[in-house]
Amino acid sequence: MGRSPCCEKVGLKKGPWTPEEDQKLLAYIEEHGHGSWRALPAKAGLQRCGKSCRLRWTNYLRPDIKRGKFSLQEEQTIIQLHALLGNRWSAIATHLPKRTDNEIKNYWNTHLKKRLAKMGIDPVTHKPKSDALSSVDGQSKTAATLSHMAQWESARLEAEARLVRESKLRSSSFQQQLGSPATDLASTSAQPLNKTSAPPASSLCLDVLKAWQGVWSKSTKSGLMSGIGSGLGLESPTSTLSFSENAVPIPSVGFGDNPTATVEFVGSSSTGEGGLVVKEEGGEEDWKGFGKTIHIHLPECKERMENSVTLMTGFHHDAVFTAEDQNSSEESRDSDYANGSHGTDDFEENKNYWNNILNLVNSSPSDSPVF
DNA sequence: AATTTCGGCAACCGCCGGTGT
DNA sequence: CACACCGGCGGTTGCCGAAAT
Repeated sequence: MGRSPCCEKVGLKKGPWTPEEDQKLLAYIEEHGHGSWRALPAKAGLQRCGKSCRLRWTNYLRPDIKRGKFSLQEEQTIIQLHALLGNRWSAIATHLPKRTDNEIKNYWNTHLKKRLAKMGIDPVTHKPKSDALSSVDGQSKTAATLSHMAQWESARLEAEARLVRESKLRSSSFQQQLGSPATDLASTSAQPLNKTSAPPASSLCLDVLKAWQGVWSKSTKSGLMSGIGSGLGLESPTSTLSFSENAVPIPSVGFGDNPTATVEFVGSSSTGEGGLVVKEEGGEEDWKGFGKTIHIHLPECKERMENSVTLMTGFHHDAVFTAEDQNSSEESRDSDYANGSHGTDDFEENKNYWNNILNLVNSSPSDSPVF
């Protein structure tokens, strides 16, 4: 027996919202917070079901929503995260704090998916469609690479979710002390609008970041690099690997059986500046996190490594540099990959794949006949 | 100018997991 | 433990404006 639909009551309005309805909903939430969505419509004088009200609020009326065209960087983030996470729009949306999962989903379905398809890339697997006929070995290596990355990211997102929940609880109890309605930090939806002058999304990010920091501080017994607060529009603090100034190996995956190198982030927590340093070493690195061990194979070439780490973990990397650093790193990345002329088969395979994605997102829709 | 087709997006629907009773 | 309720998520639909015919 399934649940009865929330809107089965006759007389409840459906379809597009009118400005008057929007105003009623806004005014009510501004005054009282949303509380129980089911009870809200009656209290707010709306002939809508609670679910409809919640959707209208979270997808349209919320004050911290960024609307309009997606930037190239946002597109890049979406594509990369989709390659890792699949259709987990809410998880992807957590990395684009001012975008709703619905908006991202729509944008993917109407724009990005088509672009990838036109480029001959399967939007589901993010691999060239011709690869479907490639050797089993090559395919499995690529799949294993993505699988590793997905596992890593999934574990991290789960941890994030826990931290967000804890953060909410802390915030909630704090708000209660202030005599405010129950709060929902993630959406800010329960906070009266006149009390949300600070950008809630960034607050959330910083909150998670701080908690995240703690997790890593414990495991690395070191401080945290920063740069997060340097004004990046797309910062994904939760994706930051929180490497210390003392340099901690960065995990990467599956570049074959080449001699390995240790990638380190050298940064300053006070200035927010930092960079990647690759140390050539023999042997392999196992990176342990979330109870999982990720086996690391890294090619020997410093430049290649820096580029590949940037590519394979683009959104991680982006998050740890200042905007200026980021731009320069992207420029060098683009030029390097435009010239790309080295590497093993495995590396070439990965490089080509991500290079395709980068070319895609770096192509202006208006300029390119492809789009 | 009228009609048809297409693309974009807001909104709906059904399912699921968490929680309270 | 079973059930009901609630909120959240992802897939899908349907409306509307723009573009094409």
